[in-house]
Amino acid sequence: MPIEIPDVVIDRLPVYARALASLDRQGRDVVSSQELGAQLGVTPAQIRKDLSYFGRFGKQGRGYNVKRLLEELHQILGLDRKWRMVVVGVGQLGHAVLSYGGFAPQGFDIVEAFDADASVIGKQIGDLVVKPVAAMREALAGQHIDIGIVATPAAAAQQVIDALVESGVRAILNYAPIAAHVPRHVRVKDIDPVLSLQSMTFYLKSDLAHSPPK
Amino acid sequence: MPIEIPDVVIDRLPVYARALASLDRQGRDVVSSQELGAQLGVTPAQIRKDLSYFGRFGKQGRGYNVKRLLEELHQILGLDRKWRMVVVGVGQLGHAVLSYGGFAPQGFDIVEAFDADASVIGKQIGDLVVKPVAAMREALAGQHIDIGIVATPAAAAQQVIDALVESGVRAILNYAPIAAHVPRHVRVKDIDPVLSLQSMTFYLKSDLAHSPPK
DNA sequence: CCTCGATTGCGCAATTTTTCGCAAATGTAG
DNA sequence: CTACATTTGCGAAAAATTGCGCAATCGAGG
Repeated sequence: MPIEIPDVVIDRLPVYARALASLDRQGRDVVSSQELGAQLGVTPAQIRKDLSYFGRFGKQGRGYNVKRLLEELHQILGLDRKWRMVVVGVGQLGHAVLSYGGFAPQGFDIVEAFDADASVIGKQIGDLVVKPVAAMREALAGQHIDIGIVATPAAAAQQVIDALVESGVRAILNYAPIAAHVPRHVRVKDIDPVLSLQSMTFYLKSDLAHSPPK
Repeated sequence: MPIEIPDVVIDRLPVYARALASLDRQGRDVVSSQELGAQLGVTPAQIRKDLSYFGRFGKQGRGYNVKRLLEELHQILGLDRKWRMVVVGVGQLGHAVLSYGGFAPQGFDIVEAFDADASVIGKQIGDLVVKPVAAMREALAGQHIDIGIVATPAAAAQQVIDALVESGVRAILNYAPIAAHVPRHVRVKDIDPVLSLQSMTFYLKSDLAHSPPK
């Protein structure tokens, strides 16, 4: 009965939400799928179809009320509450993740940090103290953690992911360059700039060099 | 005549290449689409179909020669040569990008870094000195840059991207939370952990809390 | 109250992507 | 040399996703 909503649709909703938030800050009250689409580089039809999975939010002849739609999307995506995350791996990358200011304002709170290396264990970063990854199970036993961020070397990543899953984490943001194995009830999103670069080079390579933009 | 190759296929090739590189390091000589698929979580049929866009690399009854296929993929993707990149924006994030050790070994060299902030201009990072973004056009005028990495605040990003494009860059790795506007001959890949998190929460939200893994 | 330009929601068609199924080929073992 | 267990490559079917077309609706302006 509750028709299946495609993953691709879910992936686009946060993009819409971000654009709407920006419009809202600019004081815009309404926006059409046409205009939103032009701004985001997607077709108006796609936006309307995507939204139609969840309800009827627009008004014919007018478009969408920015505040209203933004709120709906937040609710749909579960962005109307806080999410608790832990970071595993506090090297260069993990450090950057921990100091990144973009998570907290969106309701994503990092509440623990773990590492295997004695030289960073005990170190204070922001208001967290890095704990030994060996003691992760115990440290997480009492609390509810929604999301695990994996920023370890590739060799350690699968092991860490297994431990996170056993600790009840149901979503993983994986910065390690591996294809993670997880049970079906766990979501994984990979962040891998190298893969992104490596697919773009395919197109660069085949472009005839230096052709001036038309 | 040269049938169009879907973007999704190109996006998967680097994943295959990485898995093959790993198998090669482990000393494996051949691998079947079955095994490779199991390792990566994709169907064997998909791997075979993807590869079939580019040629016939396997042997019936045996599978694929690991070294051979890896080399072919490198050639297809243009990974058999160096790519020159610049970083714009040397804040927390840009700094992490500059110090990240994962680009160079794959042939992605960062050859310039720019920022708008006087407090970082002139600073030395690795063997680069941060130059003023205002002088980017001149600095890039002589050289050929393949890829621009944008790690500026959102407000500056589009402007920076325009400048990169005018300087001849044909691919952009965009860390800024905006939907970039570029001419059709320019490729963009976005890296945005917040969007990834925001789509995962949709599934977390609707999961009934604490259901034990089956 | 009527007309008009704009815009949604949605059924349906078109397109894209994935999966299936199997003939042909390969290597091994007897 | 034959039988057999594998596994590829690829055409064709199936599934997923996107885009089209248009009736219904809305608000503005007479």
